[in-house]
Amino acid sequence: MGRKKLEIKRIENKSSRQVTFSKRRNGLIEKARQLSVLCDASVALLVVSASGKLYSFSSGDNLVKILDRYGKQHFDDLKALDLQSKALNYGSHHELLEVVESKLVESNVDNVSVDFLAQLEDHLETALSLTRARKTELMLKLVDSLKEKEKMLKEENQVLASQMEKNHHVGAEADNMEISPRQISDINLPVTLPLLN
Amino acid sequence: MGRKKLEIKRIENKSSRQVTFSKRRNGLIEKARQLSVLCDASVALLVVSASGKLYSFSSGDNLVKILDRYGKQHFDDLKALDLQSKALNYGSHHELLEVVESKLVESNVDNVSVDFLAQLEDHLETALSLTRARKTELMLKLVDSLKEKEKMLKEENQVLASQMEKNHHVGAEADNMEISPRQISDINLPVTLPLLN
DNA sequence: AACTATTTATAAGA
DNA sequence: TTCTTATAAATAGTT
Repeated sequence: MGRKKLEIKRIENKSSRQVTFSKRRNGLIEKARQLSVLCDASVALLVVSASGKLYSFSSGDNLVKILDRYGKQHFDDLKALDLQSKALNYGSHHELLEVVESKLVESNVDNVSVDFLAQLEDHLETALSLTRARKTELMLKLVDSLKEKEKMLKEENQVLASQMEKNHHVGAEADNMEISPRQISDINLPVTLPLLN
Repeated sequence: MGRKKLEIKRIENKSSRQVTFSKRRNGLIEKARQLSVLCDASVALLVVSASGKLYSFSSGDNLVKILDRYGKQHFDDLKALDLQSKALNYGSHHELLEVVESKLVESNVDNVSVDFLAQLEDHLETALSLTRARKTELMLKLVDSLKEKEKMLKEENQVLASQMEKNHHVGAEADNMEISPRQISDINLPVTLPLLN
């Protein structure tokens, strides 16, 4: 929708690619917002520019209540994957954050708004730690299930070892093993936990 | 962009809300696709209809695969797990955050400071995402090491089982086992990995 | 699902 | 970046 029809393929000219990115990103986010408002839907949108900058939109209520709560961890995984694949360094974002904070201090705009900022920051940090805790919890469960499995395998080894011991002492008499390795191995697989690969 | 200008607020008529949802959702997804192609960006989009149906787009193969898999297969499991574990705490804090945000909007103290707040929020969220992603990365390594251990134990079992087989066939003659269970078991413990929490 | 009158988004240019 | 404007696209209401 412009002066000329644009083919949908990578824009080679870097500068116009950037301009187009900026325009269309804004447009996309606005559209996402509109959809969520008009149709009472939950929308989450993540955009990572080629240079690694992250832009996002998420409709306030439902998505936060559903996807944010139950599924956002996967988003984090996705982002991790994506960031990795783009060879992005964590440093730049951290610097960015620091810059914003320092600007914040120097701009003595209004005591109220500064207090507000401090408050907001606190709340965000709370949300952050809660989210981390939640994630940790889930992953701990996964780890537990793996450890459980490990334990069972070790026990199985014990049984096998003592069985061998027995065989060794008694000779070829032992023909009555109560359990076979295969039978034990696949008990207790985690079923409700997510697969992590 | 239609016969009449449409105010951006919830469409009350259910049927036209549904139609609009369908149309705009498709449009949004197409726009997301275009942005990712034109500008070489990574885009992930999730839309949940009021009735709970999930629609998604994501630019990377990884994203699509994982998102779809998780979103459709394990969504309910995760939901159940999470609901059981931590709905209460998280909810209250999250509400708090939302309250702060809404207050933020209504207090038109100063455009500059509000913009600033929005910016800060973005940056904090980015920092949050990156932190979570990093944590995920580390925990994935832990899980990998556990899986590795599991694999070794299973191999050990194989060896033991075949050894027994051998003993059984040859009788009390076998006294030359090449490996003992204990020796294998404790190889490959994770040493450099972080403790959780 | 299709059809269009309109509105919106945006490509190119400044 | 930001604005302007010609034009392409999206879509609201209708069939």
